[in-house]
Amino acid sequence: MTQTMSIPPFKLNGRIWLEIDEEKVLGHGRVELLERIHESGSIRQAALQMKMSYKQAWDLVNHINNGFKQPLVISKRGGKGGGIALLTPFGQEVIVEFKELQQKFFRFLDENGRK
Amino acid sequence: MTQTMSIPPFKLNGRIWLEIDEEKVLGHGRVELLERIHESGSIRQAALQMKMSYKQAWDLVNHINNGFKQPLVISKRGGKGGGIALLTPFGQEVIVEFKELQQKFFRFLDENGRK
DNA sequence: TTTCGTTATGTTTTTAAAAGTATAACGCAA
DNA sequence: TTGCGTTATACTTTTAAAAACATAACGAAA
Repeated sequence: MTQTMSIPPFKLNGRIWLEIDEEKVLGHGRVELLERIHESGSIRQAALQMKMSYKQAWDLVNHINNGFKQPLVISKRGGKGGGIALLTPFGQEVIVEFKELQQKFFRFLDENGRK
Repeated sequence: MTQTMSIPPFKLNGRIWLEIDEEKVLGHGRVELLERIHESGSIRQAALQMKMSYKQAWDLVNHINNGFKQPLVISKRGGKGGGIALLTPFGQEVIVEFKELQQKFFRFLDENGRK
């Protein structure tokens, strides 16, 4: 595809997200958090990996779960390892589909943008 | 196009913008500001229409002009009406092309999102 | 029945962004 | 040559977001 925008080294960039009731419930950062929770089985580990506080991560998870009214993450405290967190099947489904959308979006950016 | 994302009334939304040196220089809000400046010939009027302070509008214009290193807006003070602001041909070209991108992007959202 | 690492929350502090205030400079027109 | 409405810019205040801090609850395992 040819680039018409004339002068300097522009780069097209952007973001997409899902809304429920006009409110953002899932975007690129939150999906990454969910993925890391899925992989590590731990909110704390996911938070550390993303260099955010546990509190912030927990707040996000909480917000996501509330937003969807059906939880994407289930967590328990106590026991072996201190506690655990994991994605529900619904949660897994949602992130897969969101990432597909994201792939399409990246393709869109590549086709229309310029480095 | 069929919607696969299963459960609730999701809505896909997003934003695109232009970057120069990894920095956002033009997005949806700024383009609207430029359009209103173009129509009214006045930064102040454009700011009022968009319910922002003159200062904020001026700062944005300033930032845009600096980002592109070639001005999109030229302004003068004093004289009839107190002063004036207008888009350069380059500025006009840029907003036209950005709005074309935006149209494509809206089409993308419509094709992939769900109300 | 104590230790441990995590989940779960509330509270406070810090930081950054936005909004507001103030004022100078300008040049046409009366 | 004064008044007017706007551009231009600095400075202060307010607001909102993020970070930091503190602490309780939990349950497996030792």
